[in-house]
Amino acid sequence: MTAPAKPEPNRTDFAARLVAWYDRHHRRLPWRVAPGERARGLRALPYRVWLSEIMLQQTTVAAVKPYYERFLRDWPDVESLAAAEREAVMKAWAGLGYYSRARNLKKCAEEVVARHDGVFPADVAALRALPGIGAYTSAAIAAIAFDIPVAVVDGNVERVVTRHAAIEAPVATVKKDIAAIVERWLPAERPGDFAQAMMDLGATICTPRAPACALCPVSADCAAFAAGEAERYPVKPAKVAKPVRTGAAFVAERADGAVLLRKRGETGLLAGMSEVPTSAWSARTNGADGIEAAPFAAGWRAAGEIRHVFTHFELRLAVYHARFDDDAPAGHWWSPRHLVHGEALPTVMKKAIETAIPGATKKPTVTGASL
DNA sequence: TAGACGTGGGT
DNA sequence: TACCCAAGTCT
Repeated sequence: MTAPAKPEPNRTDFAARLVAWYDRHHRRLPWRVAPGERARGLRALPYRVWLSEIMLQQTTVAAVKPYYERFLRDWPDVESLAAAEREAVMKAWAGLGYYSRARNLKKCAEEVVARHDGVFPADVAALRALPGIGAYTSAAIAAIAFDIPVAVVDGNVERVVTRHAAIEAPVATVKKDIAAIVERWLPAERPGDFAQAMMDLGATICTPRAPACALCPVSADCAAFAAGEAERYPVKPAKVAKPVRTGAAFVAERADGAVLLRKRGETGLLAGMSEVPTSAWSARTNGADGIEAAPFAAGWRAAGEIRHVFTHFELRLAVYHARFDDDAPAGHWWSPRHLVHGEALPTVMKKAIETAIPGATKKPTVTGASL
């Protein structure tokens, strides 16, 4: 990018307006750090900031809340998480998506305990070296948990900055420039609250669509606002069509209602999660993916079809259902009906099971006959 | 560096 | 319905 035509606001000016706004309008969130907490150096604080930051990667606040509460309840500190069964962590993460986060979460907890004496390092580079912690998350933890003055740049901040400076270049090509601008705005006082203020501004005022510029504390020197085209930024590349893959899922049900499951591999899509048996997911939109792909002979009958959209492709699955009363084949297990809801099942697999056996993935009630 | 990697909610 | 997108990381 080129230098803005107008002089940038000095750091005191921009940060003062923003933090003053934050003091009045900040969001109340379960993991939010109150200034008093940080001042007291609460030992559990870095753990809570880290946990919430990992969960919030590419994930909405509303989706994260129940997961965050449950994790904090089951594993209140980094030692308990490091000592947890990996399978229990995967089960607790099921439904949140991007499952490599859960695997790295566990690995990171183990490393903090083994290599850092159970204490998160108050250092950007050391944080960055931990599994699952990248450029954004290392800076966010440093700023929010330790009040270290560092530029924290997430999608919200990119939007605020590209609008404020009217940056025309695609955002992917100007990451360094954006960080440099944030550095210049960074205040010496309350850098952690400044970081959270930037993100809150992006989330509540400087929104992707229909930004509330009339309420913005830094609109006075915003180039995009001055030009009346805030919504045009950040400039993004054209989208590409998602390919379609097809396959079949086989839901085997035992007489007592148990469901046959197996484990997915350790790498790739949905790695380390559980599933019902499925065919390979081909790129064809029609053809051989059908009942002939069944993993074993049984009275398979068509139960319906599901469509599930992943980040980079769309999946259409024909769902088959059968009664099957033998022992579980090698590598499979029978999950008792009342435990299915707690299995490490990704959403796409819960959809498949629900299509064959409505209600099977719901948590049973105490009055349920299945108990 | 570009592609892989999930999901649910809003419009 | 279809599309957009939400506090990114890893390879």
